[in-house]
Amino acid sequence: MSKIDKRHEIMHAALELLAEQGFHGAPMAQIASHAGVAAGTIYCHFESRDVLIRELYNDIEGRINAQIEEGAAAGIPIRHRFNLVCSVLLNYFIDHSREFRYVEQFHNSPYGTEHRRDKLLGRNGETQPCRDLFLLGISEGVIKDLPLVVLYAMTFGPLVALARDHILGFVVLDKTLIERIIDACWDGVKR
Amino acid sequence: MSKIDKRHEIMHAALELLAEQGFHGAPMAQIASHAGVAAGTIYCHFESRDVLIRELYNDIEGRINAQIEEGAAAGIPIRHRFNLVCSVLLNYFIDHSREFRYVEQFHNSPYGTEHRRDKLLGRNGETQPCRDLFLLGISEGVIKDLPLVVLYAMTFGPLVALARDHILGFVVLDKTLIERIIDACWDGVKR
DNA sequence: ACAAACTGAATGAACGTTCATTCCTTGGGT
DNA sequence: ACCCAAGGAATGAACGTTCATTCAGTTTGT
Repeated sequence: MSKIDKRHEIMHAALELLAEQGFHGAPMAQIASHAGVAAGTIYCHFESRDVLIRELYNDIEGRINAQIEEGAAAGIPIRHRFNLVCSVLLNYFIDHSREFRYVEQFHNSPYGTEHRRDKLLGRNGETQPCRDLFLLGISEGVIKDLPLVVLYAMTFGPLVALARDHILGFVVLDKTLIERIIDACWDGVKR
Repeated sequence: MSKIDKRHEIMHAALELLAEQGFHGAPMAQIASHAGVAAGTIYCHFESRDVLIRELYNDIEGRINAQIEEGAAAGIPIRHRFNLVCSVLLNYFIDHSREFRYVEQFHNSPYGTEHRRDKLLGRNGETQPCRDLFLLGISEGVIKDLPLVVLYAMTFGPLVALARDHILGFVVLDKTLIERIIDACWDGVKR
């Protein structure tokens, strides 16, 4: 097995165990054994546990952003871009509950607070589809002139809560219900 | 100092440190020293760390439920009741940030996996002011005919997210902003 | 004087990380 | 074809640290 394969095995095992058992319930030794690898091997690929956890998060975030940008044709109306972002996000979490649980835990930990601070302040030059979307909507007078954090909360608060409810079996989100939910979110942010 | 006082000191210190530093960032020794007590003393009052954490949670949950029911009046128009419930909830979270953070962390940990969801709103047999509010609104055609879980998510998703953001310092929720946020939430659920 | 409450050093388990050693691949020399 | 040295990758036992918990001894209240 090549080096890159081992790295992949380690990340796969780490995602599974950290999502399932919590960030403090999955020792490195367990991650290693699930990856079919010795404890020390993880340190050939990741400097530390923290680095592994952060890289795993960036990996997931990258995949989500990729999906969002995949369907993001330039120049389509704001309302449609909003729809796209929301449905990609919700569907991604529904289809990838392990990633969802991982991301939720990440955000609810010191890692996430630090990460979020950077994101909100628009540090690193990455593309931030949602940020751009909301800023454009405000300047065009289509979206309520509220702080960005509030618009994020109005949109992702419900979506994240519902993804969790769906995963826990409290509601079944089918295609039409998802559409109605996104419409309702739009009602919340639109002017 | 009496035995009951020491117990209270321990719970106070535990709430503060566990909320501030996370469930895994506050050793028993630190809780003890903040309570002005020796490490062993905690075990005169609580069988184990887990028991302390769980009792603390039950304590807070009781206080939150009391506070919410206090603000829930009947007979006034739906729009006003919605406003009342939302602002009581949001203000409670803002005014009791330690309790809020503790409860959030509890729910986001193995402890809370069983408890998991909207216990805050009195899910089972308990009084359910929000449930009644939404059901009435739907039957009167004032609120969107969506599943209750979705309406909960549309309302409390943003509020909880913003309470966290406020506490973390990402946004400052003053009186007028809170009003605008609740209006936006209403836009999300109203027909 | 007795019991209950309290103390805090000692205990041992759990865990992330390290590093001396072994394994494996590669390619140059014969 | 075969051998062998080189060095990167992988190993896993051992280390050092952190912590919850214990308990023999001390203080406090009655």
